[in-house]
Amino acid sequence: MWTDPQITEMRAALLAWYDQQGRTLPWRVRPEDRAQGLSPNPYAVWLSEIMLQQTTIPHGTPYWFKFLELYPTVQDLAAAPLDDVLTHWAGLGYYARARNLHKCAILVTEAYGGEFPETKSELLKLPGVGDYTASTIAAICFNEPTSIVDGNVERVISRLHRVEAPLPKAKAIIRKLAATLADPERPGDYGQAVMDVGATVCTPRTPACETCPWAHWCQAHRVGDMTDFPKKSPKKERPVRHGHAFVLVRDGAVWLRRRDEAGLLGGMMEVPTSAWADDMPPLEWPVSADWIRSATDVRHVFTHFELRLSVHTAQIADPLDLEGRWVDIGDFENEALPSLFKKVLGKANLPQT
DNA sequence: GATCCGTGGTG
DNA sequence: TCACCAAGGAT
Repeated sequence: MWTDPQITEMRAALLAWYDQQGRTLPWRVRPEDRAQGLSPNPYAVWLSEIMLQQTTIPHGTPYWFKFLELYPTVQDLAAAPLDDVLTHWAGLGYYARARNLHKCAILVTEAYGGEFPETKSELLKLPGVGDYTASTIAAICFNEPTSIVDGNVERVISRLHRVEAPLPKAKAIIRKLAATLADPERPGDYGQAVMDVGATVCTPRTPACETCPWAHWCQAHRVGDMTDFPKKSPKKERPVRHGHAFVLVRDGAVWLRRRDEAGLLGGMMEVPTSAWADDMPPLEWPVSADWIRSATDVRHVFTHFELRLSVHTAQIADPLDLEGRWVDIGDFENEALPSLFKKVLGKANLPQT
């Protein structure tokens, strides 16, 4: 553990590095602007933090711009139909985030007078806001002296101290170590600085220790085994499930239906499929028609299993007595359609439009 | 604490 | 190709 003078020195080194980087992210207020009294818009920061949960910045950023344009204020987001929110979220994954986002916007609008709460403990009460997000909003927007710990910080701290315990068990230890270092004077800048170090210097595969403001204090750097940290518990293997997808085409439109609110891809639209099973389910047509199987299957990797779907297409002439609705081919961007089903439609034998 | 929950980029 | 990874949260 460090002495107080050492901690002071480490904070200064990190913040000097951060101020010099001037890394600009669209939702961020630069240190010099913050010093002028500018503070970030909590709605915009909250939106970015929810979108960036388990999501890369390049992937999430376009969605952030789109949402701010469609919904400039939390009241606008609250007033939108959930289906619209899900539609614009399509492709980002982890769709419970979108449902909680909408629920949270309504709560902030109706119970908090349209203003986000200003403390971590109050922020934690919002749906979809956990320890990381609450800490980050409180620190960045309201200067609450709280410690921010995300995956980047875990990597930096575990290397700094050569934490032997594997994740996720080591989380408690890492939190404690991180909290010791966190700067109560500039909690927002400090937190973003550690995350930036993790994202751009202390990277998982090839850390650039030459440019690291903490290399002088880093135990893993001294030993030279940086990439052995953080240690991780062995992960379970991902099972493979199988199924059949049925693309029904009629008059330039495709049959889609809505998934159940709970569980996987909850509340999103889908192409009808058979059940997904460990063994290939029997092929049972939803309607009698001339079905054509596409040459290649769809392979889609979820967090905890892999899915392989055969794709079958049929053209029909008569309306159907099934639950769902027809959606024009080429109009899929206007649907809450997860990437999995966009892949399915991409492999189906659709008529040219 | 363990499990569930997406997707796309990368080495 | 494939395993790994990404500004986590809810149950």
